[in-house]
Amino acid sequence: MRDLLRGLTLAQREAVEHVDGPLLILAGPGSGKTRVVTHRIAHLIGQGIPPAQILGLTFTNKAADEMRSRVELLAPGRPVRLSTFHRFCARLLREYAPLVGLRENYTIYDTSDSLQALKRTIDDLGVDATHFTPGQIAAAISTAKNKLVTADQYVPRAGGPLPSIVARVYPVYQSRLLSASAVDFDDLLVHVAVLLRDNPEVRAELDARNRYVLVDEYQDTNLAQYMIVRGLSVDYPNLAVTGDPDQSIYGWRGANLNNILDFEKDYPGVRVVRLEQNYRSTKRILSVAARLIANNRRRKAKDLFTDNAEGAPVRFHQHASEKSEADTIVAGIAEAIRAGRRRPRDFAVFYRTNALSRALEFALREHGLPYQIVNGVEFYQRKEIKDILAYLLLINNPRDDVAFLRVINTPHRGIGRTTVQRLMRHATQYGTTLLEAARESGLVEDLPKKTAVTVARFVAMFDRLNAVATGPVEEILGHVLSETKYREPLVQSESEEDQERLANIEELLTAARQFDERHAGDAHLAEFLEEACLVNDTDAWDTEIDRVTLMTLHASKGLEFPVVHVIALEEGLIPHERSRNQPDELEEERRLLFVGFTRAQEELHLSLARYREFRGQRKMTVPSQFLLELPTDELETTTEAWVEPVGAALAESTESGYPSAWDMDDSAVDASPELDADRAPRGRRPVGPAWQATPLKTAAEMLLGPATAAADVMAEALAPVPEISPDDFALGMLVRHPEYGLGKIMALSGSGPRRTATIAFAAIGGQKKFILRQSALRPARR
DNA sequence: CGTAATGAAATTTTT
DNA sequence: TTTCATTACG
Repeated sequence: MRDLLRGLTLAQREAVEHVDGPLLILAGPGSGKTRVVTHRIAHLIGQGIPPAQILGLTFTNKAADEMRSRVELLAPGRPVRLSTFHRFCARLLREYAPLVGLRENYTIYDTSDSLQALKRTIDDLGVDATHFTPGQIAAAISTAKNKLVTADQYVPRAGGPLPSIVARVYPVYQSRLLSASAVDFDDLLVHVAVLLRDNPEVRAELDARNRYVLVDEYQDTNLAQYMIVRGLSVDYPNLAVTGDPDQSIYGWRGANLNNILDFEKDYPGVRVVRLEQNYRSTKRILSVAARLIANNRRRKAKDLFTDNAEGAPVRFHQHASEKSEADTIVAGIAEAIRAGRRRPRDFAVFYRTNALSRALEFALREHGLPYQIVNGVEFYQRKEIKDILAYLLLINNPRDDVAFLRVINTPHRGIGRTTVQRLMRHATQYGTTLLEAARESGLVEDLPKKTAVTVARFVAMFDRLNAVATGPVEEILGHVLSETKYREPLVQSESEEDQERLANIEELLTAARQFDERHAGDAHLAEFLEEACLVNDTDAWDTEIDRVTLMTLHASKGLEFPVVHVIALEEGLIPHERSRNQPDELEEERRLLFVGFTRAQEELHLSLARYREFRGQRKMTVPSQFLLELPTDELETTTEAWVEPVGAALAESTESGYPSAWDMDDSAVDASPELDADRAPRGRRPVGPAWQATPLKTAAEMLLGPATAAADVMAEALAPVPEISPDDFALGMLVRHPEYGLGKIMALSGSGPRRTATIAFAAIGGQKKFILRQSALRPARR
């Protein structure tokens, strides 16, 4: 007990010792929030509260797992329930499925599954959706669900044709989900919120069962989550939420900042604890971050402070191009590592959109630095995994039409589009599921005998699977693989991609085995599937790996790094052009940057490029308006000599319409200088007098500014370091890898960006596969 | 029925 | 530039 409080500040202690009644912990970045929450749980247990009455809700599995293990250290052997909102709801729904019109073996559709289902509804309804993508309609439905607007309540407000389309599609989509006994991610929350709202006795029971509820990242809750939490805290309002309005960056996913801003109104008598001391960053980093966020209106003002060192100044670099931006950053990283000051894992580079990682990847590879990008293709999203899981899903829930459609012709068994369409028509006509329709293939209209037999054969195969679908999940998976012969074409194939697939399937089998071991004896297929659907790959992101980390600003939340680079601080990127109009969205962009800044422990570097290649087009950029909000006297600015615009302004290039902060330093905005004389006058750019007035003789003539720096820029432009292309590799070639050393190419497959190689390495005495474009492999020169 | 070719669109994405 | 989805062919 005494131990629990040791080393805590007064504020932290106040939060930890709070037992009954509502509690709001406003936790600034790096304020030891997780520590406080876990200590508080341990304290509650210490006060004699049964762990079973304590429920902790997070947004990510990672956060839940981390808390779980930390609570385990503080209160060994007293497990409390810590899970994500979605998983908690999934469990609850299993228990109360009939109350919301589901079966207990219901299926959870992931985003792509629900999009499939939505597309089918759109097709079936014959809605003219030429002006909207299914994705847009899906987003609109999702938004409605996040606001707890159910299908029957949805009324198209004035405001364009999209709402009226949604009004037609949403109810049908929803009833389709229901008849397939399926839910999408949003439904998990909506169903539970509705369940609590419409069933007072159930609500009361759950309220009593979950007497102490803790919610992490409360600023990111949407209305559905808010209602769930509310429903669980009526009779026992021992609700503790932690959050930081300044770190709310998921408004676009329905998060409602008012949930935290109005918490004190919602729960009278709340105790508010502010954790404002930061243990993560230097004074300078914190002060820059604080200055930035002070520009937001919708927030709870707070005073961030730290006892940490003053630290190095925050640096701001202006680069000529995205390439030199990347090169400079990577060179700096490489140098610090070479000098032994840092390790690769000390560095992180954040950007607004994924596309911005490209130049960095190139530079990192050029320098031979190991890196990892957070956000690869998620394991459970891979085709082969989804294919095989679909069999399990269909076994678990035979009404799952999405699973059926995935499975019916995978692997190819000659059941094509038209056949499937006929089955669908039949199913709609007779109000049955697709599997039932397939079962009656002989009766399906227009279905040739031969095809009907093929379909019947599929159903027979499925029934055989179904019959043996008891026992360990790994075993079931084994049956699926042998019955479907899924692996056969892959084994035959030489392609590296297919080999990769085989490896992934093995991984799935391993995951199944581990699941079986964890649930010795009572392993349930449904639970395995739930886990598979609600798991995300970023959960597996490993901080221990010694690599430079690249990720979006969003992905950086909750993490910290000694050295942080935030790149591309340009108008249109951050703030993103899509959020330019709404003031609320602008504030969210500012928060996003704030989150990025406050990840840094020792060094923070900001940068932009004056010219950036965007979707194949070279464009002049405008510095982010957020830069103007930073304390210039605290920043250390370096400006790379850039290529000064040639000739007079060409109106077209100012089309971006952004207020140009460059204008403040006199230079006229101009067309991007093309260093390749051949290319310059082409494209959509009008060949105006400016171009004729300055004939493009040599690149040197286009360069102004300090001679030496200009020369560098020129050198860069004229003699780009030769890239290693995937096509530079040949069979039998000797190559070098920074980690594995010298190796020989044993096999090659694929082409272009997908070209992969199998390399035998002498040093490790084994073979490894690489996607060449992403690998650090280089031809070894003797 | 399956594949290759063309064309439009392209934030962020805890589950 | 890249990625997808739809369409046109074999």
